[in-house]
Amino acid sequence: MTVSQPFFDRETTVVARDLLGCHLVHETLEGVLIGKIVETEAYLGASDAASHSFRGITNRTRVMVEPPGKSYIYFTYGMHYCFNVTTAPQGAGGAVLIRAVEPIEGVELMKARRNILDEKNLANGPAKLVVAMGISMDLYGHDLTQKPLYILSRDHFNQPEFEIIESTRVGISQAKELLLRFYIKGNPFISRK
DNA sequence: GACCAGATTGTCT
DNA sequence: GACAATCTGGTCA
Repeated sequence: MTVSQPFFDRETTVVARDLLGCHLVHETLEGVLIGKIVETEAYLGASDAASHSFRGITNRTRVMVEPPGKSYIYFTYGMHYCFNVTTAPQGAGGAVLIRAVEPIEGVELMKARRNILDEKNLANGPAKLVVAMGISMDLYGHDLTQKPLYILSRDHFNQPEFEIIESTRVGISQAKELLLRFYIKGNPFISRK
């Protein structure tokens, strides 16, 4: 079943943890793409120097102060897009960066989009997952409880129990000591150990 | 495996 | 005008 709005209307770190094991679904014209979320990072907002909303809301970050559960997509390093889910409390500027997914359905389509064959390398990084899942800027601000891009709750598929590892975030220069990165222990599809 | 440089452009100062 | 929540492909081991 799809995740509903109250799921996102909680503290950012809680949402980041609970997203692990959930399934990201994108219904495209070419077919349905599903990836299991195996790695996330929490960006807290005004209290977190590494968050894009730390220095106030701009045209780029405006979706972060709308009601939670929207997609926040940004462009970086001149060539990469990253995909986030906004969280509560509303107005705080919190978001969860989806760092890696495990390809579940539409794997052949993902291989074609990424132009590689190695499944473990299809979506094990924020910019890779955006390409593999066919996400683009037209989905900026999209409500993630609605088609064509939405999230299925953890118990939608039968899956084994897993342990959550906390770690430091990747690729940032501010507040880098905080343990706000979460991933599924032992999963081969995370971006790095 | 680890480490490093280059790509390339939107966004903010 | 500086920098960035990254990836890829190179080198060296």
